[in-house]
Amino acid sequence: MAKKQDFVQHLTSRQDDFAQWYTDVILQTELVDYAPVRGCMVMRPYGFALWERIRAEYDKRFAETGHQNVYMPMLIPESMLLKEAEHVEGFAPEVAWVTQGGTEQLQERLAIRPTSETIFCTMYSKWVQSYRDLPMKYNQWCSVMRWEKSTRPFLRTSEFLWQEGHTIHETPEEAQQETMQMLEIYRDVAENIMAIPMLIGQKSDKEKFAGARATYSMEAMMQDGKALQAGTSHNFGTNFAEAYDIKYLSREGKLEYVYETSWGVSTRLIGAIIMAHGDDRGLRMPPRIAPIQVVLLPIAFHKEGVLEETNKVFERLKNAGFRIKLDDRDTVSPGFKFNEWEMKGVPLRLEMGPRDIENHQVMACRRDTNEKTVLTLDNLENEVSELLDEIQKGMYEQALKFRTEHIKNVTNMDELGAAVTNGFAKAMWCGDRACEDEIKEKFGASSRNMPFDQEAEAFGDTCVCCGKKAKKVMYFAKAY
RNA sequence: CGAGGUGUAGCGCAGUUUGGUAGCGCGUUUGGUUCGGGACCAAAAGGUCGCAGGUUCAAAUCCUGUCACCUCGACCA
Repeated sequence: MAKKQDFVQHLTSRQDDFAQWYTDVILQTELVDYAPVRGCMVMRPYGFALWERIRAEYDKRFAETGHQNVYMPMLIPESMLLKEAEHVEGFAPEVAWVTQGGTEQLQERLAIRPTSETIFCTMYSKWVQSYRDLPMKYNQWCSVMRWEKSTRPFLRTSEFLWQEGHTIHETPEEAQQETMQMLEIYRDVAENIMAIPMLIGQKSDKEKFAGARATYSMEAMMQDGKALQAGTSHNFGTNFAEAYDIKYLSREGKLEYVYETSWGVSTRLIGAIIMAHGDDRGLRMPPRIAPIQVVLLPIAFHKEGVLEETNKVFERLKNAGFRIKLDDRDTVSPGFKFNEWEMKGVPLRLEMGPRDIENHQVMACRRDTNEKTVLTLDNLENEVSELLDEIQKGMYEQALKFRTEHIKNVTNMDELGAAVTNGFAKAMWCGDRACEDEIKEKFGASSRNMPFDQEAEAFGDTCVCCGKKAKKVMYFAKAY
């Protein structure tokens, strides 16, 4: 390796050490940096821009489906947190507490929210009087804190950014419809914008949210074959309503409990994009979510006319609505820029040098396939648009192909153990917690979710673990 | 919380065994030549050696304590 190249570190290959590759990528592409407090991360401009893109896509859809944004306080009194027993038990081990204000010891300690069910419930019980007030469909974009024992940037951090939707309804049917609608919105954006195929389905009792009647998730496969729970949607029934006394006067003039849902996605989605699409040269951003879709490089721009012509192209594409970056730094060579923007995952690179200007064209290079093509200036906007669409489609198909090849239908424990070393196992399961525990104990794999169309997905009637009658089709995998 | 590892310039590291007053590569700054796949030459700046004690004429180096981070496990929507 030439000495002069050492100043940009090379990435660890995915095959050598996937975890190290991930760390190399997120630090070198300047998505994040480590914070002074253990388990916290600093989101740098490129990483935060990606989060803002994700947020914009979801926020738009939340609004379209009648949700309103609010902001709840970060501190929750201990007594308020304690009202729903299962919920407390689930979160108590990882709550951070404020015990002192200024120099005064507090009368009652305050939890830094690990999630906001308790405060939403408290406020809803105040705000709801009559069926005319329902439904209430609120969402907030905020950060939460969970004192995790081990952390990885984006995947599990002590503090992380997310949205949490909380809704209350008159009927169980409405609540269930809401729960499903939000899961579908999660899936839609994940698959069609982030190009990551998702498995959607219901969680087992063991894995469901603390305090929920039912939890549904979308699960993605990373390139090391592990699962990432990328979004969850919960139906609480009247569970929290009973604990927090959220009652209203119904159409029949009776006091009734509301039916409640909550649902969330977090900055963990960024981890999903990185680990679903990245390659040994760095990130690969799907065009629809990429903070920068096109990077434009003038080549040999000390030469007559290059900068001027490149600038014209830049203005044209910017005006056409592309998220485009003109890299006219004269301090680094073109080769350096190629590698840097590839590492950052920009889907399309355009180069413009004296030869291109002479021929009335630009050179285009796709990040996903590394293919180079010549685009004519006359039809530039359309050709760029078509290329970006192809990249988006190609990346989804590639991820889907990978996932398909790494899901195995298994009928015994040996097959299950083998399948989860590099992918998901799809198995028939009796529904007992004991079998989940045994699979976790033996292989380190947990149940992920149960597909909705059980009839179509079933492929046997004995449990993969205990051999008793199987009730469900369940995915098992090692998980982040 | 258990096992192991690491703290020396912005980043990556050497130096610690055998104590003698800190070095290499990259990056950064300045000037010049370059520019179609990680450019080259020259000069320069940059360090309380994680922190606190101790031993010694003398500590990055030896001793004691402490803090932080990393990896693996356990834990964990």
